[in-house]
Amino acid sequence: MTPCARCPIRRLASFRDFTTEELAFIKSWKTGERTVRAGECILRENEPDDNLYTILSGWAFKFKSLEDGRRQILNYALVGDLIGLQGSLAGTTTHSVEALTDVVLCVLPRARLMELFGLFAGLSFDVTWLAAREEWMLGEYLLSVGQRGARERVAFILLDLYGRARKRNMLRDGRLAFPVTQSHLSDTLGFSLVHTNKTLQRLRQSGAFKWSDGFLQLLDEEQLRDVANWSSWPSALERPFL
Amino acid sequence: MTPCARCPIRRLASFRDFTTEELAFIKSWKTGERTVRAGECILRENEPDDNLYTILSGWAFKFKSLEDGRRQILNYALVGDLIGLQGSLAGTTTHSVEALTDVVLCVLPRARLMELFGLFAGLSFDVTWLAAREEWMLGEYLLSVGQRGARERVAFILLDLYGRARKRNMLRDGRLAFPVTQSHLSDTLGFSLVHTNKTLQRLRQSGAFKWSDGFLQLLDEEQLRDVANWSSWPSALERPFL
DNA sequence: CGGATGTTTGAAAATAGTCAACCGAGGTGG
DNA sequence: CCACCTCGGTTGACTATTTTCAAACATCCG
Repeated sequence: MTPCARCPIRRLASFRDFTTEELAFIKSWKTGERTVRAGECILRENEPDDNLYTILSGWAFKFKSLEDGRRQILNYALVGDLIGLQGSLAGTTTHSVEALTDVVLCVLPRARLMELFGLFAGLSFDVTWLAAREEWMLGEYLLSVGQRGARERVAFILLDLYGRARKRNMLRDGRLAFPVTQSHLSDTLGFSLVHTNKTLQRLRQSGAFKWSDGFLQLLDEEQLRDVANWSSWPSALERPFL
Repeated sequence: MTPCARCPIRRLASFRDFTTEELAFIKSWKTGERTVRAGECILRENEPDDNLYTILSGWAFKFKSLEDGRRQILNYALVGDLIGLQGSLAGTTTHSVEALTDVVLCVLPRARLMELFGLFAGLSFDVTWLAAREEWMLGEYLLSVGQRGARERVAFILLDLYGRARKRNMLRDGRLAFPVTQSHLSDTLGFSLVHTNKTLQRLRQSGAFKWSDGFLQLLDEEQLRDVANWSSWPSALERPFL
């Protein structure tokens, strides 16, 4: 188990570090690590869970389902993202989370969340910040799905995921190990699989990106931003995590 | 100006009340009230604002725009809902908010938000709760826009707004004064105005609801829930507000 | 009596979904 | 070793949904 003092997330430039006291609290809060295999659920909608999780490594995605099997992917979660806050507050889990690759999670029992609020104003603020950020991202996705056309949406999601991965140092020579399938993309964008595929093909031919063998590389982000009508996330200096 | 001690929101059964100390803080926090005319903006995307607002009366809606004018309504805000938290945390406003009717707002300068986090763990928790609830609602909307068909979406939005209004005691004989236009609905659901209208017509003929002269009445919520594939919000006992 | 809004409708055009098939890369078991 | 799966990706033809365009209509208001 990774000791908090040497938590890999703390080393990433885009994440804010803890004070000594905060680090001590987090350290005492963490009860262990949990590993989830690719394809398994980390959290299931409507099933209570007593923990919060921070992703230490791997990819996951949050989604909601309709009874008949249709599902909407709400967002993807990468290293440093917090999972399960929703459930800790709403009392019940409002969406599922599935591992896209093998995932290692830092386990934080939610019972002590209230304690954190009593002791550390800064960290409490961070938790709220994370919730607000999630809301923000959902808003961007909703804007996409509600208003953008097919090419725009596809360009948007590629830019988003690629950009977030870059902030986490996940690129090697501009190439990103990309575990997302076209089926995932279609459930994210609200398109059928076939239509997603055809849109990807046409966009690919413009030379804006390469995607094969599970690796994604954006070759012309400028062009993609034009297509998407989207100007990337503001390069928010440092973000918190737990 | 309404004194906090007699704040109308506190009298609504579905809102949790303050402790004496909390009330005193909120009272000292509130610097006044702001009235916004129907059709005016309360907050504008990317324009900073130094306040948080709680809606004391009226309807508003949050939305994001694309450069070419398309807009996506993210959610509606009613009495007791908090506006501007996003901006207070993200540093910049990530969406606009427009008044749908004349709106009266309770003004809370965001400069003191950090102070609240230091002094009142309970209220800080509430703020986070509100952010998480907003995230939750956005998730439900995203599921709708991404996966539900036209009839389903329309049924969903009617149920949602009607249900939220009921919790706030806004119904008279089952009738709700409904300031939303079909144009708003279409920007919420991601449909063109024409298509929204036609879908409404067909749904109306099933006798599930009446909507005319700015009043909405749901006659068969059971049927609408069936159509929407949606089972309403869990009747969460008491929710916080600021 | 105009304007300005908001709603309603029909018809044509564009977009997206469904069905059906095929390809290629792993993996597994006989 | 190869037959046979499964999974993810790809494609064409056809169908359905949704948008766009255009025109009315009704109400409110100055």
